[in-house]
Amino acid sequence: MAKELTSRAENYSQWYNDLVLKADLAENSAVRGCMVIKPYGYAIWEKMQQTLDKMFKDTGHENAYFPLFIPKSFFSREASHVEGFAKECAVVSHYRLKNAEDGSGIVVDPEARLEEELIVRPTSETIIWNTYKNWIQSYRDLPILVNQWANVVRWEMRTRLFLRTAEFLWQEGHTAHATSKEAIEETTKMLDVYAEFAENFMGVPIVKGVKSENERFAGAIDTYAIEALMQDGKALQAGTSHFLGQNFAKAFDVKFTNKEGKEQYVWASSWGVSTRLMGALVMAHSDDNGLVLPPKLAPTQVVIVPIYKNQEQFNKIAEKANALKKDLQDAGITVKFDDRDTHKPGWKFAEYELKGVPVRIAIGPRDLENGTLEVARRDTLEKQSYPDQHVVKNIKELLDNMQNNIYKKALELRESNTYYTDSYNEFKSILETKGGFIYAHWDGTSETELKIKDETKATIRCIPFNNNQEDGTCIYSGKPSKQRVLFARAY
RNA sequence: CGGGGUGUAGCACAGUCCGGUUAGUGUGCCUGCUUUGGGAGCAGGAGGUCGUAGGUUCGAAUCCUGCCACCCCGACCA
Repeated sequence: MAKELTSRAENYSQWYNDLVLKADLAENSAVRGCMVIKPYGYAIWEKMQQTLDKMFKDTGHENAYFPLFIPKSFFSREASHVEGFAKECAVVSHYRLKNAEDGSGIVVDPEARLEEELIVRPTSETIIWNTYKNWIQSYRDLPILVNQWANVVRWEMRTRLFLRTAEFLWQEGHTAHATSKEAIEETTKMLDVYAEFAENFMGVPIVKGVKSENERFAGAIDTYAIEALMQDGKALQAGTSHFLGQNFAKAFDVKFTNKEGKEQYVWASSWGVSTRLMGALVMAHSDDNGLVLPPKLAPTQVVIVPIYKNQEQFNKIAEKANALKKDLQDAGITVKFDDRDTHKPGWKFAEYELKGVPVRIAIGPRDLENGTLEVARRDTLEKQSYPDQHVVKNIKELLDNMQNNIYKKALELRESNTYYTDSYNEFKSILETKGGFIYAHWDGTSETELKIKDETKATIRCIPFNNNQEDGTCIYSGKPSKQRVLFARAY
């Protein structure tokens, strides 16, 4: 029968798991902690990639590719970096297998131990900065604006499809600059790119800000992030951008000669988003019937389903459907005409709903007679009869309208789940009862942040940019504070 | 790494406590006919090393022991 989803109210995280599986986005693999991204899920990721890739190129970046393996010694060059990642690194120690002498199968050949072990990259700063050393001598070699699309491995204890897996796909930008100012500008520029992508394409409203010391990337001077609120009241970091200062330049001895003939260390940034965005996309918009995809990222924007009783009827409908499909395609809309005879219309309706296809057009005998189409929109589940005239224009408007509506809904959700409080008791009760974003005063110390985290599981998601400066007292310690910071429980 | 749970058909499960025909149900799959405007109906059919290794027994999915895998809850993380 129907593929039943657990409802969000019943069990939100079960709903998420069900949805990812049943909408054919991804599944668990034979390898613990690693997922298989299925064609439909990958198609969405490809849409994200295409969009972001263009945005990167439009801002002057080029793609390149660096090795999957990183010599172990590279990691220890930057003290806080190695500390941050040491606990979750996969290590390659051998390069050969052989048949076991007792015939029990294949074993690692103990003779084939690597001179120096290799780390499977959890991120590429070290290998890249080791390379940049050779690329940079003069201010004329700067800036370097490189991005790579790659997989990375972080050996997580507990994993969830897209949200946290041992291996995931991402992009990592790594830039080198002559001045601190320029590197910081790059860091904020790329955060803006992420913010634009999240809001205009994913339809997910975000808060931009800077991370507290605890949440900062290992090896960065400052980490900036965009934070989104999911339907269950938990925050999800949807992108990060790091100002690395001269930390990696110093660790890998990357210097350049400036216009005045003086040798200086290079300034750096790095920034990334991952397949985790897929999780954000699912959790931000979808409902108990399945995925809801923003039109701009939907692999198929419009699906046409024929309804017919016999071959003759089908032929007529197919003619109309194919003409419509071509018109829509000419207008830049991605369309699928589902002419499979192996599934019934009702089955298809349910299936496309589950998969979040934004617009479904049904064409049946009645439509042939009346010169109409039945148009259903996924976000509101409304059905409406459209006249054949001006269909393309109407569908285009509908898609735009849906893109905006999805964003608006997500924004309303966030606004109705954003709280301001000066009482630690209220803070705790908000977290326990409804979750959401909480703006509260904080004394600026790590100790306080960690204690709050211990007691409530909430962390500082970010200190928002352009934050209102207002005097207050820390919600926990009562010490003076100049601004509110954004707290939430997070994924 | 701590605590809890589960391994039986592609998937979801029952059977296990209390050993005994040919291991069952739903769904999915295949064939045929009827159907098609919200996950169709009927008839027939295929599909199982009961996680794995050993033990007890005349006899083990069921009892005992070891091992493996996966899931959930914690500590860690994008």
